[in-house]
Amino acid sequence: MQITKQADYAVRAVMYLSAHGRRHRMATNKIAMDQKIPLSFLAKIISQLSIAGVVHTMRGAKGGVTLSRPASEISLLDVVEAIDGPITLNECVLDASVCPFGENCKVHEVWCEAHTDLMNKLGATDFQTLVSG
Amino acid sequence: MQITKQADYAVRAVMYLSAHGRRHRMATNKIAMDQKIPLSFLAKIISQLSIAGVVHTMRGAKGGVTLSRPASEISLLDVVEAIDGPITLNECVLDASVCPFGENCKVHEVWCEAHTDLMNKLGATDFQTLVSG
DNA sequence: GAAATCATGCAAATTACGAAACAAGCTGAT
DNA sequence: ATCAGCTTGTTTCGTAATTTGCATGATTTC
Repeated sequence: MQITKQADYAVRAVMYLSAHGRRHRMATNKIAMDQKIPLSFLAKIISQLSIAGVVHTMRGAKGGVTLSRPASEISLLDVVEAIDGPITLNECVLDASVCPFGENCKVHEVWCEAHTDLMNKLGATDFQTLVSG
Repeated sequence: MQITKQADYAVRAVMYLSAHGRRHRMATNKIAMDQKIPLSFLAKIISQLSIAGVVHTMRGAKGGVTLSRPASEISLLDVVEAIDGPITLNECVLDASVCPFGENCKVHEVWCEAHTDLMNKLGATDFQTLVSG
């Protein structure tokens, strides 16, 4: 019942980018050094964030990573789900058919409610607020 | 970011016990059959619940499993934490020292808040309500 | 001692984590 | 243009931890 370290790293990387302004290109190894993230691991994470459309990467000399939209429009949920996939407290939240009891299950409701609360919380937290507030 | 299947099984097992009354001794294999849980896996889960003080087990013929207190005094949180250990959305929630940035981290606050919300939600849900409501 | 039942140790499968090697793309100097 | 050097993207691999499940052992009642 935890987010993975990858997701934690991703959050920190996006925080770092947010703190340095949207237009500023940052090299991955700089982020890695500053945030104490294994470089080769971060490369993979950045790549996933890029696929998810959270950051924009440019290869080559003078290349680097930038946010693909303003920090105020990127939520914690965006970043975590880009890396870990959909957040689900229990399997049945996303797909009730995996449970032999399906919807006829009182606990199912509780999981769904807690899930919604958590999504709302993370979805409401944007990186602009995180770095400035 | 999910509870384990063990925890899910544990919840279902406690639900079953709650539905059948506190004094009624149930054999593990009956629970396993009814709730579609691998028998030998359930045995280990029951054992952990016993150590955590949620259920009381008795060996031997005519042995079985009973709730160790009324269903109304057992929360979802009790059962999940008995199996999966403390719920933590991120490592730093329980131990800020694992993070090189410690408390000076805006995200830390968010994790802690979300964590508290989740704990409250699960802690407020008791099994009496689950089986009767 | 036999049957029923929980307890515990062992093995397979999955996932997380990190490292390394290689490929590809951009820039700027020559 | 071409080449050299910098930077990300992709793939592969190995290790370690966790999860899941099974088989066997230990304990109690009759």
